[in-house]
Amino acid sequence: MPPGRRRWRGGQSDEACPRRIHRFLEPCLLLLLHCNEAHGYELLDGLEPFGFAQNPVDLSTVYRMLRGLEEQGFVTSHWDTGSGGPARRLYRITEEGDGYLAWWVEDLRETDRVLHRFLETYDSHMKEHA
Amino acid sequence: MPPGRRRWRGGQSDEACPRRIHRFLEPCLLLLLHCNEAHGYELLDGLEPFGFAQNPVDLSTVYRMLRGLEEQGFVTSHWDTGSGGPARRLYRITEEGDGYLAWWVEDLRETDRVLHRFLETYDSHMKEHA
DNA sequence: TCATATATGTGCAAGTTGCATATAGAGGGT
DNA sequence: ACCCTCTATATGCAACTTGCACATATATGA
Repeated sequence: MPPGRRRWRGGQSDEACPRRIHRFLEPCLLLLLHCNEAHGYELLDGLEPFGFAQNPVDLSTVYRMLRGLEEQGFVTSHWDTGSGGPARRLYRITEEGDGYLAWWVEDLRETDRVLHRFLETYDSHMKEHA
Repeated sequence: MPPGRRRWRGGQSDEACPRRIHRFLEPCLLLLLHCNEAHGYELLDGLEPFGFAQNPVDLSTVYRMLRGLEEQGFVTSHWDTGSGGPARRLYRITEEGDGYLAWWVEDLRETDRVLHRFLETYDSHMKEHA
């Protein structure tokens, strides 16, 4: 029903919605790559614990974001043939990428504070107002 | 430096960034209107405690969102002349708006859970990995 | 051979938001 | 009377993000 949600769930039940956080996919990919070298198709599964299980992101978005991160120098990639199946583009995080992830984490902590401030204001307002 | 931030701060220092939350302005306006009838220009000041002080939202966005809320039936408006200065459009929240605000709060609580899950994963990963 | 799973990618459209700009009334100074 | 500023609302445009549809190609098994 709300405008910002129509194309996100098609009006299903309320579940985790990581899209509420602007470009949240980016720090998730960086964190996954900080753990291990990986390719796009594989990363889709790794995203599930971050809230993308009930609300999966489109693969095209993953690929585009990885290319963007590479353009900015936050990851590097090389082709991996010889693993069976079509060639995979394996991504690895760079030192700049580590720094960018750290910046992201600080931003998300601040976002968390903003969120808490709002929810506390709502709760206290509702408590005294009925 | 990061792509999603360029037009938000022009590369200034890191401060609260409510824009990180998609359409966050909407629940903020609804909460402010739940407290009191108000007009757009006035609401801009009320937004400050929610993180819009360091990072003010554009007035045009406020006006557009209020008109959108009215179209959906979540607020109503009437003109107020006779308060000195140009006419003001006074907004009031409806019962449907109350319900929509409640929906928003649940969505933001879930967003908060998603955020915590990410930050905890990051922290525990960093603790053992360095 | 054909279907399927794996893997990457492009084109397009919808939605959000900042910036620039337009309009207008009220009040004060010269 | 003229101009300037503050208040107040609104529109047009461009940038950016993201989902959906679609295209392409390789390996595997029926």
